[in-house]
Amino acid sequence: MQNDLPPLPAGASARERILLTAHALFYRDGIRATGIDRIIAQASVTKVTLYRHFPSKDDLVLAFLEYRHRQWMEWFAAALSRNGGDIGALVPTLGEWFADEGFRGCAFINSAAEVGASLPGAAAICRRHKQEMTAWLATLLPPQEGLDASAIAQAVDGAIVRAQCGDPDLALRALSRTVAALTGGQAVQCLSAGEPAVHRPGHAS
Amino acid sequence: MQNDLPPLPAGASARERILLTAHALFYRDGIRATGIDRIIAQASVTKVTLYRHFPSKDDLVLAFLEYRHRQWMEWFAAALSRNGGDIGALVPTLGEWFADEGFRGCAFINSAAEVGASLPGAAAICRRHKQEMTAWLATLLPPQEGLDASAIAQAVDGAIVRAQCGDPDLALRALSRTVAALTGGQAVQCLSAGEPAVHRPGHAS
DNA sequence: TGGCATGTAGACAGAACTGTCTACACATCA
DNA sequence: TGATGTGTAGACAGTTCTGTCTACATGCCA
Repeated sequence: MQNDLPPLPAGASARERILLTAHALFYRDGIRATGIDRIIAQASVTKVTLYRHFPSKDDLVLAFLEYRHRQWMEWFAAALSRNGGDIGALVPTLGEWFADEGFRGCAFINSAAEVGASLPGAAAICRRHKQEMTAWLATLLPPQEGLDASAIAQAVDGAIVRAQCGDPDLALRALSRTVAALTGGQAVQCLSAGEPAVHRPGHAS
Repeated sequence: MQNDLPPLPAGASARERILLTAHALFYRDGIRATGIDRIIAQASVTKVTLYRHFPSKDDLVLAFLEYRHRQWMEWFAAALSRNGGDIGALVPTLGEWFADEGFRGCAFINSAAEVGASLPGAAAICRRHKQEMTAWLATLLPPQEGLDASAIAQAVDGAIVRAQCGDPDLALRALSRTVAALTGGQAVQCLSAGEPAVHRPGHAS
């Protein structure tokens, strides 16, 4: 397991340091693979402090998912807007994410797979995240044309898992064709995976 | 963690009992959440026997993934054929799977999320599985029409994760619309989630 | 001044984990 | 007859895990 993490912001409170560190490690290495001891060492905090803020590891996991949800949605909305603000922005936006060296797939899909059965709260947050992501995609579509945000959002999830365990470029191209077919438009031009990403969801901001 | 598993076939060798039990527990509860001790207890085998067949847990994990791949592909091919053998068979086939009470998503996506980073062999098997699944879907499409098996396969992955952490029926309906858009056909009729499944990928056999 | 929240340091309990060890039993096959 | 493969039983080592414990320090605010 590697150890180099992005530096914590100076002046952050103990609680913030814990949450940021948990986010980085849970997302990168997985929840069960990350022990409390590693979190407190990376966050420069003692065990008592951690357990005073988060009474159990499960509580910390749920706080991590809530934090990740807010942070990812903010990044997603900003990146879509930066890329044009319509449905054509979707593929370039995901291209930025997939090209990030810290990309490890969707934190919610991963968490649902890892602890969804034993931590029902995690599965609930995952569902809510997917609903809100779908709702946000719906705002990109021209109104009253009966276009299908659910189908597009589901195709996005497919692209995320294929980018995670297959080839990100192939995933983007397939997504582009699917979005075109669902919206009746042309296949969206694909940015290559080397595009600079101004703001990345893999890191705290 | 519940304990009731489908019974092991009478007369199975120790190796088969280990592999079948590991498959059931790894898929249901996750890889890291399943200890060797629980596997040997469920398989009615001693620890020495397990470690003689599989020198480490990682070896057992890879054997589980190989076994799962063969078993799932066999089930998938048979179910598609039983449902008509063309692209219209896709949604009813997945509907059978999603309706199975043991459905817990795609074992390969889940494993890639859980141990893909620390066990490169697992990520490789996951990639191969997705390639073979895509190739099989290609055989359902009429030849020389430029239809897009990759995009359909990716949409299937999206439907699997949405069925896992969302609503299986919504996932099937969205997939149906996506397949229709990609193939230029009508949206495929959805079977409800209560259809009897003759042969299920969640169980050995 | 006193109470409280927040922080530090580090030992400890108790469980679960992977993997190794000795010692023995039985069937098959050369 | 003897080697080999496959199985059993259960103790054990060594690590890692979550979570608790005592004892102390500091800053803020009433």
